[in-house]
Amino acid sequence: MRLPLNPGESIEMFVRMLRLGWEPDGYTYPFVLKACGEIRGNGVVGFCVHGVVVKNGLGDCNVFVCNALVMMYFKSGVLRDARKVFDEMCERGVEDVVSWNSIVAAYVQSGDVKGALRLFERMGRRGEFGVRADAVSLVNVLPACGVGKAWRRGKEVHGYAVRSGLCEDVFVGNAIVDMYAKCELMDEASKVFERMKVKDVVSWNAMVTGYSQVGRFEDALSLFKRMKMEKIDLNVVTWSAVIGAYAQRGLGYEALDVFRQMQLSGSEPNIITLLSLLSGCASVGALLQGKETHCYAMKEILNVSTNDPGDNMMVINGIIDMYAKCKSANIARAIFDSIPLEDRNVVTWTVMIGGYAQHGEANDALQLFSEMLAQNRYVMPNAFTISCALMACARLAALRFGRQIHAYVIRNHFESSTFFVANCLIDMYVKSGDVDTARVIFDNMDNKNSISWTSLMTGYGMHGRGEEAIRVFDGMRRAGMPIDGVTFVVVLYACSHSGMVDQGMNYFHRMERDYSVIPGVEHYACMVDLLGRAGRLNEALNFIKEMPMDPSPIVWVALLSACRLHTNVELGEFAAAELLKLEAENDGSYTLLSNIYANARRWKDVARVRSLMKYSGIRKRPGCSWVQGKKGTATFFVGDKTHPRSHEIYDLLADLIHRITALGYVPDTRFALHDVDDEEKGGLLFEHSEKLALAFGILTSTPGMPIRITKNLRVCGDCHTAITYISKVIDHEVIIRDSSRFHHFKNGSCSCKGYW
DNA sequence: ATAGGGTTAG
Repeated sequence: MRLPLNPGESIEMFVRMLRLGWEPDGYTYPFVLKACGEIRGNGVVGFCVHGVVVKNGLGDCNVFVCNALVMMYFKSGVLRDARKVFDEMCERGVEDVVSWNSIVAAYVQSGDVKGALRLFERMGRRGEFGVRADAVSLVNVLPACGVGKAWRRGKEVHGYAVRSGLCEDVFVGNAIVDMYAKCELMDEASKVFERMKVKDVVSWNAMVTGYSQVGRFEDALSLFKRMKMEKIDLNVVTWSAVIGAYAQRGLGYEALDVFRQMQLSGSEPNIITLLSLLSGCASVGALLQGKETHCYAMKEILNVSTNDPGDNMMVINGIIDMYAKCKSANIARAIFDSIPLEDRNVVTWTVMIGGYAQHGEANDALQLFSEMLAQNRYVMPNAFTISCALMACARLAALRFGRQIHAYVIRNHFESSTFFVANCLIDMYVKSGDVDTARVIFDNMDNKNSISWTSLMTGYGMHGRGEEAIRVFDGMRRAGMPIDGVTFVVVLYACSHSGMVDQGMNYFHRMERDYSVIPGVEHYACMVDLLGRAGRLNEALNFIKEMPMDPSPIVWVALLSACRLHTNVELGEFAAAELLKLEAENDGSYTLLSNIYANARRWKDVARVRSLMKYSGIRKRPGCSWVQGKKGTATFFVGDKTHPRSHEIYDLLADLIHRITALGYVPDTRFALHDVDDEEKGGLLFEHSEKLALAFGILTSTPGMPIRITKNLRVCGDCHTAITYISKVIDHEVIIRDSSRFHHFKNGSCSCKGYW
């Protein structure tokens, strides 16, 4: 009799057999149990068959039947019952290598790596009873060593494979290579790989992906080249891995080029290829190629109805992420909105929130995050989501919201899950003007990485607490943290904003000598800024002349703003001209130049810059300041009268100006003319956005509490003077974050001490 | 029986 292939029919026939009174034997049961395992999740039928087996007394003596039972329970996801049957066999000492392999595979696949390894060890001790691991055992257990990074056990298995000669088997060899690769022991993996007499495409792929995952991209790519030279049949895994390697390095165009080669070779891309490709496009902002991939993906998704819905969602998430990273948040949002609420998973929400947070739509990010919390039926935020939301808070200096998220983090025990959340919290508190709380979080972290240290150091730098920044740097070195180019940007920035010129110079000279970090253009820009802020403009210029590379726009901007601070018209004109040559001028550099002229009272030149801007179609970004109130954020532009409490605000401001004038404040009219596109409004000094925000802050906050204001541009010079005076007559510390740094105004002085 | 994938920080 030939059994039907369809598992359903198989079971049906078995039932008919029982009804007709036939007694199944030791050959029948394995067939029907296999069928039960194949019908996923149908443990019930399998359980009934188990009952029949027990009734007929076969469960005690027939190893084939028992093995089939173990397999059936394992495939039906009932690990506990599989283990029970297996243990009964062991007690009677009837189990064979297939029984062991089945139970180990069951543990590996259910994710219990440690349990699997324990079982495998016990299997080794059964050797004297004639149970010897075969190729299948090794291929079962090796991935468990890889996943659990249990490389000692992996080495033992490798040794056994060599002694038993099983390593000649290409499957075993591949599994060993992959085990070492997963344990990040690529040199071991390479040794095994090179010694393999028979290699297949899987062996090569395991090596390529291994190198790629430990960041050895050059090695991954040279293997890929060797594959092509040795005419190995590249499959979709190879191509996807190479595309992924390029994408991970941020080389999206190279990834796209490999994709083109793949298409020429006739290999059909699959879902993983698409995901790798999308992340490549996202990393370089290649919108056009991203759209192409989007079209291709839609075709795939529509054609293949058998796709796993989870896989499809991954592709859609990749597409949303790609659009968001290619600065097309609107398209991303349209796709996001088209996904039914119940289908969106946590990544769908996170890529959209993160997309907004990274591209200047931080308000939308927080709005969406709130919506996500409000629908708590389908998904909850994870550490990724929280990090993205905190990034948005940091951009907006949204301290209130940030604190709420901090509370959420504590309630839901996110703080210990990864570095990311805690590091983002540090950054959020720093950028919202509360370094001291950032410090508390830092101190409470069980593990810190270099980003934790640099984030805190950036914080002290931004707040003009240079000495403390340097102490953090010293601590970072003592903790053995890697010191890289970014670390030094932060160190130099901190020196520059605290006027620590000599120390900054010293660090600059030591970075290559003592830390082998070669100064890049960004470090030269920091030095120009450091010297410039301190008024040593000629030294700054010499620094630029002696740079080993061409100065980039940031270098000239640093010089230009130093010229504004110290009113050096000639050098300022020079810097502006250099920016113009690089075609890197923007509204900021025009404003700086116009301010330089205004400082020197050269009004004609001010007018000239203004008409130049009009001519080239560059408009000054309107200055804008905001304060967080209990009822949300209040935003002010110059001369803004749209706020419902506008009258009170202007009255209070007039009163304050009156009072500080008595203390010696003289309005600095040079700044009145700076707002190039607000000339018709008269540019009345006391209508500047930061002053309006301050007045609103005073009106709405409890006496004694600090008032925190954020401005999109640099704070205006007259406002800086006025607020310094105002801090004498009010009962609040005033903390302003502008585009350059923090200013803490208290009792008639500002923490920036002129370095801004 | 072995290989590949999407979201986060300075």
